[in-house]
Amino acid sequence: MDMEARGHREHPEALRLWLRLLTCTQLIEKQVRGQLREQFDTTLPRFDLMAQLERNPEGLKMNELSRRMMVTGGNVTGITDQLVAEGLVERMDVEGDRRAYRVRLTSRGRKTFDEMARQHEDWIVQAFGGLSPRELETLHKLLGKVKQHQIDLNDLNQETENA
Amino acid sequence: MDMEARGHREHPEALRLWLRLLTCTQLIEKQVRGQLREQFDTTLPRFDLMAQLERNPEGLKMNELSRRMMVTGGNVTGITDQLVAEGLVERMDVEGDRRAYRVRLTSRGRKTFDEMARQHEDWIVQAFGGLSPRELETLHKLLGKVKQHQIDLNDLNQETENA
DNA sequence: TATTGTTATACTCTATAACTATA
DNA sequence: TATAGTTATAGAGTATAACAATA
Repeated sequence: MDMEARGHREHPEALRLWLRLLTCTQLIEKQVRGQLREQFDTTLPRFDLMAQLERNPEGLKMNELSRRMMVTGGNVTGITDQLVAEGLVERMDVEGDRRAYRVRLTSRGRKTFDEMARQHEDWIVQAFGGLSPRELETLHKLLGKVKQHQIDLNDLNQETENA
Repeated sequence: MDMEARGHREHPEALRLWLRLLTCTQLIEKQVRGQLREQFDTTLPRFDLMAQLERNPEGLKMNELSRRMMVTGGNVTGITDQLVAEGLVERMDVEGDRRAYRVRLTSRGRKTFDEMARQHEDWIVQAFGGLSPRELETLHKLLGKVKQHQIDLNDLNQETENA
């Protein structure tokens, strides 16, 4: 249960933080994956894809999904194929570009997702039940800084690569 | 890059926090995995296993590794086999129990791990470079609460299962 | 030529369950 | 019977690269 027994040395604070971040995420993620599987016979990437579409009712192109889900294109094709086969999403033509699709939820997909999202929210609220609203807000803010810094680093690296 | 476009509804704070936590972890983890692969031709679970052993020079039994790494036993066997084949760890007999081993780093393994750990620490320090020492500490504390709450929930569930 | 999306492939990681050997 | 560890298997998840169609 304790994978924080890893780091040491000169900047132990950052390492300790990283290992704890990893542990927290893994604990919650493992629980969510299990529940999604048990209760809805689905997976986190599939739930993730549907969640992206739920926020974009007009649909998203494959490459937009790929970027938002942070996985490569081939995987999005695979997940989309599964969801299409189950009638939860559909591929719509994009007028003006016959290479591309817009993927969007079917009405059945929307209904199914709503049920899952309601449960999912309960699990998450419970997972963070140990924090006060104030602590929750602080955590969110600090992680926002981490995220932005990470994005900045990525941008820097890409500039270096393209130079 | 933005998978936070998922949650909504009644307790959006917890959901937003969860999605941000997931994003941060994935961004950093992806970077660490890539670097481990590029620079040391190894993987995160292998690094993890070696890190556990580095903290326990006298070695750990397979089931102890399994628990600490939060994966099932079969996987530990597989990863250990790889590391043994490369001469980085070794299986030592446990006196008094012929079923069990203690796995520990070889001296070559220790040397290899030290190099990796030094680099790894640099990556992590850089990843959290956007935070002040104070913010780092706050984040660590709050995540500690999340972790403990998660462990408490797990314990509760296990009691229920065994009842 | 570049872009959109698909296909094919391979590899890592994981869990489950059946198994062997020892306690 | 219970425990330590292994083996076998299956599936999720991912990246890479070659490819077809269109821009």
